[in-house]
Amino acid sequence: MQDEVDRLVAAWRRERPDLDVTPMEVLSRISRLATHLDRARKQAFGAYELESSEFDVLSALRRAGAPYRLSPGQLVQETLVTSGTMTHRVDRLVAKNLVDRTPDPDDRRGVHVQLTAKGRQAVDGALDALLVSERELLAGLSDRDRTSLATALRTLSLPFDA
Amino acid sequence: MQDEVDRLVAAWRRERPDLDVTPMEVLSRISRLATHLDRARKQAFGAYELESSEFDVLSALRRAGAPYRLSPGQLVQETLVTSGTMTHRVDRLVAKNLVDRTPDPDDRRGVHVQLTAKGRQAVDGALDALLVSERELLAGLSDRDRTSLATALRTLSLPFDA
DNA sequence: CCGAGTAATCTCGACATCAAGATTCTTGAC
DNA sequence: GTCAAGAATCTTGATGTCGAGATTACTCGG
Repeated sequence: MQDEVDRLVAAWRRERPDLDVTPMEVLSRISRLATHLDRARKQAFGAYELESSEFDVLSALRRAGAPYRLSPGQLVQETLVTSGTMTHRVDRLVAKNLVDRTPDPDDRRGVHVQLTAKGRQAVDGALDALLVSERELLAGLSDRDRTSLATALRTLSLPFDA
Repeated sequence: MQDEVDRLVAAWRRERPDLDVTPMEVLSRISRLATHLDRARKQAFGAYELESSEFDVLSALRRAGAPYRLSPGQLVQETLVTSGTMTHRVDRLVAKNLVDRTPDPDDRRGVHVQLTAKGRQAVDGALDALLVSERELLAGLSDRDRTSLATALRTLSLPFDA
């Protein structure tokens, strides 16, 4: 079976036979899959009245462990967005009563962002739904294929995460 | 070596030992990599005064082959965006003189979007730059690893492209 | 041919994000 | 102690995207 990237690569080979477009067989698939995954995530979170971007913030707090509290700067590092975007996301989450924003007592420039009980409930429920959806998406791969896929993707990721 | 997703998965296992979070080892890496790839692409196109979103449109036209002409609807299908977004993108490309927009003589609802000579030059140059960048990103993988990575990603893509 | 249904494109309003800079505070050298 | 440099957060303006709906045109059964 052919996917869209197979067609795309075949078209480039016809139009630009002078070029080696094999990198696209990996990288275009990653970009397109990410778009599809975003949509699937949005779908999975729908029942929880959560945007994907909001889940990213809540899940970073949840992963941090009790007391589920991080600074905006730490949240920025975890989520690959700018500080202005994070300010806005936290604003929304505060308005929805999913997090609290309190001054850092040790640094008057700083603030603490902390999950509320409602926020913790929301993120735990949404995570369940997300994993159900993700397992379906991976159903076509054997355990061994999934593992070696993860390994190859880690190799590609390392230069960015270093 | 650990990447960010290894740390993220380890944190979930500590906080939610009841859950099987292995799907994230694949899917979170795909999403994060896509963000990094977007930035790398933006970088690669910088010298050509092109946005990634503009390249997507130009490259769809280029791949179509002479006379490098598609309808907005066909462009929407190729690029995973909405029709409103495509209208806007074509507006910008027309303003930059990279494409022409002409009425479809056979269907008065329709239009043709076609590469200009300048647009064709831009897309061919940008494609070279993109492939240079993409080859670097894949340098850490052997040919065999790259091929099996592409195969696994195709398996994940097929349900979306069908 | 007429009209309902469908198709193609564009318009409009809302909104999330970014980039750059402003503000407030801390730190460390002197 | 003071001040310059840096850090943490927020503000602002511009922009790209989406979703819904408006507009115009084609199609095909009756």
